[in-house]
Amino acid sequence: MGDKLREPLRDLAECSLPAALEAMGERWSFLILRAAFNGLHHFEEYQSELGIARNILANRLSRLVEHGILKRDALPADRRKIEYRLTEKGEALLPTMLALRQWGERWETGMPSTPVLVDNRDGRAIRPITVHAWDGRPLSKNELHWALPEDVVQDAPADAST
Amino acid sequence: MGDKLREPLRDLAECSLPAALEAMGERWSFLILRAAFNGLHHFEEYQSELGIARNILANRLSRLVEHGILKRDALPADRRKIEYRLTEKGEALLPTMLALRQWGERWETGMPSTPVLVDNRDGRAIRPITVHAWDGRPLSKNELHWALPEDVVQDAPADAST
DNA sequence: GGGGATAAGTTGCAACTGAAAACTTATAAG
DNA sequence: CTTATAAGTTTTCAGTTGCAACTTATCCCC
Repeated sequence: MGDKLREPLRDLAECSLPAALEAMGERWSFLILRAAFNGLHHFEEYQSELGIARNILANRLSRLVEHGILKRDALPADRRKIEYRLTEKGEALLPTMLALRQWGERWETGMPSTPVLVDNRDGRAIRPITVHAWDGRPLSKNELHWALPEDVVQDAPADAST
Repeated sequence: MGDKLREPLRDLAECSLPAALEAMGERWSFLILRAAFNGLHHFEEYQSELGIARNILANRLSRLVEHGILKRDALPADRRKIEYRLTEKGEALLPTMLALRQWGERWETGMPSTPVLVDNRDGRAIRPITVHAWDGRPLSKNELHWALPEDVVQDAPADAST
């Protein structure tokens, strides 16, 4: 385990993971997100579906709104109702949520969860989320290593023959 | 209480996401995992790198061990030292961790984090984690929908004549 | 082999966060 | 005008987090 691997560690603080967790790291955040992906839009819907305490739900929803993951709109048709919808930023969490859920299916529950996300075109379930190379090849763990940004080959039509 | 079946929503409880969050949903879990992916193996390394309180770290490590995400081994060479290493189950969280980190880069920090995960073969950074169809096509949000398991077309050599 | 350093924890206690249930406020529906 | 609904707040209490100091076992050196 050369120092090659250890060098990057001093830079761990510059990782975006803490920033992501700042927004999504709380207990109910991902469950609320999943519910939003599944078409829930209102306070009472989340509350009864998730069984979350009302004060916590109110707090989490406003937090997600603050972080721009949900947007909050009062409905003109019924001014009691508030609609919470995913923003583009929130929808961008789909791969993360799916990866986590698929991991749970494979390693925790052992069974597929419902509902299933499927391709409109052929009606088949999506693939497991995996890591892909620049050129689209799927990559397994032993085809990968960590590198400092300055050592990363930049995107360009490859002409180096090494 | 629920009465009419409301499409997939009634089945939200059968989702594996809560199970996954049971194992990984706590505040420091993903940061410890990231550190493990980056080559940290010992209590004091995690402690000084992450700045986490010692009692919390001890608690999280044993929790991750209980869940089979890390394994705990005493080193014969120096019997003071305990080595924490990712199990196969733990390594399977790589796509999730990357997806979350990439989301943070794109939507929170706006900058790439270090270290970068690169392909051994060409030295280039990996692609953003995305959703892929059964046949490998990348899928965007509007090419997808949720379905109940019984409505999902099963894997089989496609003879789809459209 | 005694003294100090190192590794991996534990313990005690204050501050903070989470949760259940009841209460509030605004709007709508009959 | 009364009652129901929606989206919160408030109150209260339990549980969690975090710092600092303490413990135990092991290693390293002279």
